[in-house]
Amino acid sequence: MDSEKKISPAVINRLPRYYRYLGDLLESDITRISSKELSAKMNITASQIRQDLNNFGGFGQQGYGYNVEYLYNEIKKILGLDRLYNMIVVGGGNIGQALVNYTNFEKRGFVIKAVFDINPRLIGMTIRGVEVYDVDQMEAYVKNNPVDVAILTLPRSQAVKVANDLAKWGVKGMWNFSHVDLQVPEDVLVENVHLTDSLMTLLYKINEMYYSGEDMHEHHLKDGLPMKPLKENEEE
Amino acid sequence: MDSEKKISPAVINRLPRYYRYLGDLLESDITRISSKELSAKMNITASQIRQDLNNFGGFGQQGYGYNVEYLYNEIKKILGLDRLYNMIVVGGGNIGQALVNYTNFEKRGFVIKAVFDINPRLIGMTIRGVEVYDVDQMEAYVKNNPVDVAILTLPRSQAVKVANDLAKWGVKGMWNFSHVDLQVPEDVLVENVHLTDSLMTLLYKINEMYYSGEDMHEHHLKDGLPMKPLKENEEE
DNA sequence: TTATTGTTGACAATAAAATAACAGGAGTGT
DNA sequence: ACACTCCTGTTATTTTATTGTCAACAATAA
Repeated sequence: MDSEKKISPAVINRLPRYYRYLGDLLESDITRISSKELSAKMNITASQIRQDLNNFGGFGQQGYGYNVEYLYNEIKKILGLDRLYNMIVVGGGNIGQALVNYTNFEKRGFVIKAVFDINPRLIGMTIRGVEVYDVDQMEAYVKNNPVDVAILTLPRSQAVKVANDLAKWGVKGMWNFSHVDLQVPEDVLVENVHLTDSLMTLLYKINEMYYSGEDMHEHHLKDGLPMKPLKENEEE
Repeated sequence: MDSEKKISPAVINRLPRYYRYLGDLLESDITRISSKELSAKMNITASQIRQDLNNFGGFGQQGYGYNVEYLYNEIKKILGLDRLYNMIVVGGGNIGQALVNYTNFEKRGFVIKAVFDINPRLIGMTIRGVEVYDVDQMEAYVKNNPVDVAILTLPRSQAVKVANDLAKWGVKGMWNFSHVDLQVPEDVLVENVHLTDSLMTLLYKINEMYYSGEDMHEHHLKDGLPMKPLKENEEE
């Protein structure tokens, strides 16, 4: 593929969205689309769409637009979705299990091969056919099986150490759901999913829009709900 | 609170992260911190930290730095975390259940009051004490109970309609896990969590770092794993 | 006291991202 | 085949975000 100039993160973050919309168009048997039409659908300026795509090559044709199927497949290649990825889940709690049960990952080529946990009640079980192993076995597993991505869904007290171990044993990507910022070698790639952070930004916006002028104390009284003091525990 | 100049989205997205770090400092009984020290911990420039915080007021003191507890509480107020939020989950599948089971939400004041689904096997059950109702009852519920946020974890075929209904019935915020971009009135706030998109950007980066020059076909052969054609089904 | 160091808040400079403008090739209709 | 429209790829402009700098002031030490 091409490996010339550096692509900006903003562009990379938009790629999956293009991919999703093009997939939708493909399902609707739409064979061609112009940046202007796509712009209307996606709420992005046509200019940005063209500029984004041109980072990776000229996929369109003047006077015609973009061929949907061709562009879809090109973006698939750019994202690296034309191969299989082997993944493991570390932490078999709520979120870990939910991800294992999410069948669409497999359809896209993201295969969860194993789950690791410390809980004796989980170890030995299978979740949708995927076995749960003791974390003690993780080193052996990772060293003997290809693991592209480790999905970290464990308490933050353990996340940092586990991430470092996995990095040491050769795992290249970490999809991190634990509530902490990982410190890993620079050749290891981390993508954070901080669900609570995401919810908090939503709450900020709700407050800004609906309660910004208002006295907060009044608002409490209105709801009749006193705020309980928070004592933070270990969190997943 | 203050409602003068518009705060940039980039700043708002960083706020929860400041809040998290300050919470950590508080737990470590650190009472004061300078932007420089925080900069080192968070990998953000000290300049940006000061500028971010000064969007909301001067919380620091020259020659001293910031009082951790004071700043923590100020950010809490800014984010609107000093009150309770009533939430419902729409879609009782994997992710919906995982979120209900995530006990830390409640500790922070985010209370999930009800789950709605269409699956008869789920309806009537309780998940960690939270009842699962038929979606038919959702309108009545929303109209008679305060709902700040609806958590949407349903297939995308249904998500758009449900979101519109909820907006019509007065729900102000949508935390959207379904694989689609919602079209809602502009006074309704949506925060998207597209997990698959997040994973795809990680895969892009892995490919860029490790396989960018390489011929992809070769790579397939190396793994011995042919790519199966994907036929997209309904996804949650 | 008085000097010295540390640190903010404000603002200036730089960098990054988004949008707009446009030249020119490709399609379309006559 | 010719004119005309559509639409890309690319360059220019504007907007937004980040970083660097410094005066003013607080804390601390002499």
